[in-house]
Amino acid sequence: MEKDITEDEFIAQYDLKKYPSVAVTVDICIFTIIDNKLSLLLVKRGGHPEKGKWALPGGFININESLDKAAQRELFEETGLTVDDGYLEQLKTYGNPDRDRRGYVTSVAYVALIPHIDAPIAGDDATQAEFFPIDKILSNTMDIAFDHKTIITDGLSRVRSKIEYFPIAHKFLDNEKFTLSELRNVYEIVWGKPLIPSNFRRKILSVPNLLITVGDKRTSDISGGRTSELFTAGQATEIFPPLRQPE
Amino acid sequence: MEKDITEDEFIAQYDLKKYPSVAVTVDICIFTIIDNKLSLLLVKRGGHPEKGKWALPGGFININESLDKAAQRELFEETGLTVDDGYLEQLKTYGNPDRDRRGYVTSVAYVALIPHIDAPIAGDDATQAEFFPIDKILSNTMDIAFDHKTIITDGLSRVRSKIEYFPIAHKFLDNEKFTLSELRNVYEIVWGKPLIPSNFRRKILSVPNLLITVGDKRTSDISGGRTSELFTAGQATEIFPPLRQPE
DNA sequence: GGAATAGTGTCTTTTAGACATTATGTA
DNA sequence: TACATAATGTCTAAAAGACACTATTCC
Repeated sequence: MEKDITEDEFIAQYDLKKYPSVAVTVDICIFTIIDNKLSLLLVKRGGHPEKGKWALPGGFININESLDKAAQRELFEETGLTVDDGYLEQLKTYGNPDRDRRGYVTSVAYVALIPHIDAPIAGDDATQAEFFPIDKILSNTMDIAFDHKTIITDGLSRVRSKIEYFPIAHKFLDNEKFTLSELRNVYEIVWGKPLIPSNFRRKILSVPNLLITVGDKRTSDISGGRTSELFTAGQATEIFPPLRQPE
Repeated sequence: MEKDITEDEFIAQYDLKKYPSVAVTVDICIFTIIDNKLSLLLVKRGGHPEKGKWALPGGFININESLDKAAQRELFEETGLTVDDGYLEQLKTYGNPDRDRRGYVTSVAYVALIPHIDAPIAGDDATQAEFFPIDKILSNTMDIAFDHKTIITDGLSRVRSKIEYFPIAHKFLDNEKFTLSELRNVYEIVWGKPLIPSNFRRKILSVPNLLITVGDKRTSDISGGRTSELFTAGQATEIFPPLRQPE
C-alpha cells in the first residue's frame, strides 16, 4: 500500500485502469418547432449496432473535453448552431451494462431548444438526419435505437416543465424580436393546450424584466390580424410565480 | 470498414476501447436532519488524491451494475439503509478532464434523504464518516475534496425545490407515523424559514391523498404542547399546486 | 392553573381563469 | 368594409398570507 508518499508520487504511479472503465457518450434531444409541431432531431444509424434505427444525435466524448463541451460540439456538428443560438442543458445520465451491445456505454443526455434551421447535418455514423414531430416519435410507428425512447420521454417532460419557470421558450423563435402571440404559440405547442391570450399577456408582462419592449411593431408570424408590439428577452432569469400548464 | 455483416458478427469483432474510456464514480449527497439542522454525510479521504479532505461518499461503479444500483449500493454501504428507507434520485453528472488528477473521472451524483441513523460507516478509502451541518460545509471552513462543494450546492438546491412538488419530506422522519408539526419542522429546516402552522396544515391537508389519518395520537417530537393526530404518507405522487418557499 | 402546541375559523391579498369590449391593422 | 388579432378591462374563483380564537395536553 501507499505509505507517506506525496500526492505527486501517488499520481505518477497510479493506474486508473484498475477500475472498470466505460465509454461515455453524449446524446442530445434537439427540440425545435416545425409547422407548428414540436419536433425532435433524429439520425438514422448507418452502422452497427442498431443499424437502420433512428437514434438521438450524439457520440463519444473526446478525452480532452468536458461533458458540456462535448454536448456543445455535437449540437454544432448536427445543426451548425452554437449554444448561444439556443438553449442547452444536461438532462440525465443513463447507464447500465445492457443498454448497448458493444459494452458498458453510459449516455449523458442533454436537452436543446433551437430555432428553425434549414437542414440538419448527418454525422459520421448516420446516413440521414431529420426532424420528426414528437407525436410521431412517441407513437410506436418508428424504430428507435437503444433506450433512446426513454430519454426522449424524459427530455420532453423536462422541456414542458422547464418553460414554466425559466425564460427559454423564446429560444424556439427565429427572431430576437418577437410578439406575444408568437411566444404564446410556443407554449401552446409545447404543452399541446390552448391559452387565453389576454391572461397570457397579463402574466408574462407582470414578471419584472422578463420581456423588454423594443418599440417596434409588425404583424405576428402566426396571425392575420393587426400589428403588435415586439419584445426581446430581458435579464430575468426565472419566471416567478411560474406559468402553469392548463388543466 | 464493415460491409453487410450481421450485428452479431459486428459485436464479435468490436473493440469499444478504440473510444476514450473513462472511470465512472457515483457520489451521493446524503442529507438528514440532526439537532434540527440539515446535515450531510462526508467522509475523510484516507488515501491520495485529496488525502485528508472531506468528500462525498461514493466510489467507482462495478462493471455489472447500473448507475442506480451503484448508488443504492453506496447508500447501503455508508448507512446500512436501503433505498426504501429513504429517498434516492440522480442529481447530475460532472465530467471534465481536470476534476480528478488520476485521469478522466466522471461523477454521477445522487441525492438521498434519510432519517436519523446512529452511526455512519466509513468505507474503504475513508478514515472517518461524519454528518456535518450544511451551513458549516458551505462556510469555507472545511476542506472539501475535488469539485464536491459544487455538487453539494447543486444537491441542496435540488432538495429545497424537490420537496415543493413531491411528497418526500417525510423521508427525513424517523417514524412512519408523524405529526403535522414534525413534517412542518422538516420544511422549516430545509428551507431555513418559519412557516405559519395553520396555513401549512390547510395546504397539506387540501392535497388529495397526500396524508392519511392513522387514527392515533401522540405528542410531537419537537413540541411540549398537547397531543396531535398522526399521519402517514398517502398514495399521492405529487403536491399540486406545490408548496412554496416563503419570500 | 399556566404554558405551549393543536386545531378551527376568518379576513385580506394575490394570482389566475373566463370573457366582454375596444382598438388597429390586413385583405 | 369585413375580419382577425391586439390590447385593455372586468368579474369571479382559487389559493395563500396573516392572525385571532378555541381546544387539549403536559408540567
